[in-house]
Amino acid sequence: MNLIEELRWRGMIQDIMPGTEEQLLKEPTSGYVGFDPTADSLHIGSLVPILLLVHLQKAGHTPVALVGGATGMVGDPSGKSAERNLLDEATLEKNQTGVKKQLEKFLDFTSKKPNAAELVNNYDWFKEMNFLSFIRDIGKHISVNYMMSKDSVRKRIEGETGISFTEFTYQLIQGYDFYWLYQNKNCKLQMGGSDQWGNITTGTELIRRKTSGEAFAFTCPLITKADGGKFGKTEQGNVWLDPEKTTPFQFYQFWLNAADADAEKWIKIFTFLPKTEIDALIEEHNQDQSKRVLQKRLAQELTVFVHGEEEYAKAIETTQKLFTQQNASAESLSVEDLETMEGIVKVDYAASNLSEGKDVISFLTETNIFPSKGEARKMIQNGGVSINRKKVDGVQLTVDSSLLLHNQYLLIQKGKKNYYLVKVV
RNA sequence: GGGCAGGUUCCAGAGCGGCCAAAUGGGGCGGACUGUAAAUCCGCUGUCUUUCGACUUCAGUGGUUCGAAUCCACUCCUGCCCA
Repeated sequence: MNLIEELRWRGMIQDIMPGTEEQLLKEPTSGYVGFDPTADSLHIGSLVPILLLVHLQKAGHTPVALVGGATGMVGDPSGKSAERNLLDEATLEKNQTGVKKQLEKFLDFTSKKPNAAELVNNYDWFKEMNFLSFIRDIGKHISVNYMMSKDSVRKRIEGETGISFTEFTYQLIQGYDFYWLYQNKNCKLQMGGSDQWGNITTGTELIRRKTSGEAFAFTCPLITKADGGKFGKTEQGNVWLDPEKTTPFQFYQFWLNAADADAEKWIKIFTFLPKTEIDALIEEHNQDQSKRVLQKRLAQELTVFVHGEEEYAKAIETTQKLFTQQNASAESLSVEDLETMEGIVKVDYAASNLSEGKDVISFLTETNIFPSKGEARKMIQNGGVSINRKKVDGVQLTVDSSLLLHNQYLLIQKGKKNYYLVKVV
């Protein structure tokens, strides 16, 4: 299978410009993907574009990762129903550094190979750009009619929020990126999520009109969930690649919880496992879906890819203790078990608070496990809180030192999957 | 600059002087069932309070009224049309 054939099989190609496959077969080609520095970490939504770059590099082409220092200042209207808030420069700078650091983990920037990955920041060529030269040299080549026909723009014009000139211009900025990379880095390919198609084609159009050159592009489908929910969100919010924001355990859990209907699609997209192996896994999975063969493998591959073997092992261990041996009493967990479990929220609580006993409600709010007493009360009444794996059956419960595990710990569960370890100090 | 329509709780969207912490739907959270799924069913979804209830909220500010999300004035913001 050539690169495009493989990506097609994996379900990673949504739109593709004619001639792209031929170009990639003809010669080693540079291709780029842009990343938005809207946060100081990438989240798993960015994983697919990252993987596209990795695939590209594996096939002998040169991946270029672009951090959107300039575009981040403008705001992409694609997929947004409302105008964005602009980030200030300090935040942007911090975000760029964070994003850059993460990309370096996944792509090979250092090797002496001719196709070592490259990292660029479009702020570098935009900071010198002045408004007049931009509208003369770039704006002149693209008609407003063309820009308005883009889906992302049209929706906003037809919608009820409107669009600012700033966001309207976004596609030109991104288009110029492609043009600049084409001219300066001989970059002939752009990839991205399918929501980027409009912006990408503005780029190829600009290249064509300004240089008569030919540039190529393809996009990957946006990842969806079978239940219609937003991909990459959990109760805790976004699933980030930064272990400080989303612990490896939570990261592992996210993939493990993939629905059956999604697992088959996702394992093709998110792992590098060869077709034969994936086919075998799917077959095994279908024999007994409750074993979740696909989910486990998916979670394993990704946790190792993003966080490494060691963190994966820890995530598995915590999973075992928290879920597999769910019936084991909390008392059977050793101090070490409790202390080393990754991914559960740890809270310190002053021993003096418990000396006289404490009603559960106050206890749960004082430890910040619940933001308000009302919420804590409702959750208990719904049977959603456990202490040391025993369901709290009423709000009248008093928490005192007799409940402590190893004289020091309390294991609190909020719902089924949210664990807190309260350490009394 | 002129005219019109709007700004309601996470979102959409009702309410148009007291019965409004505000319908309904979505989302979110929890429970039952299960495979730490899906589907389904049930509960919760402003803060405080065991209950009664109290308090803060319907763009902002001021006013009318015993009483305002609802009426009036001004301000800000958005969309549409005209210039």
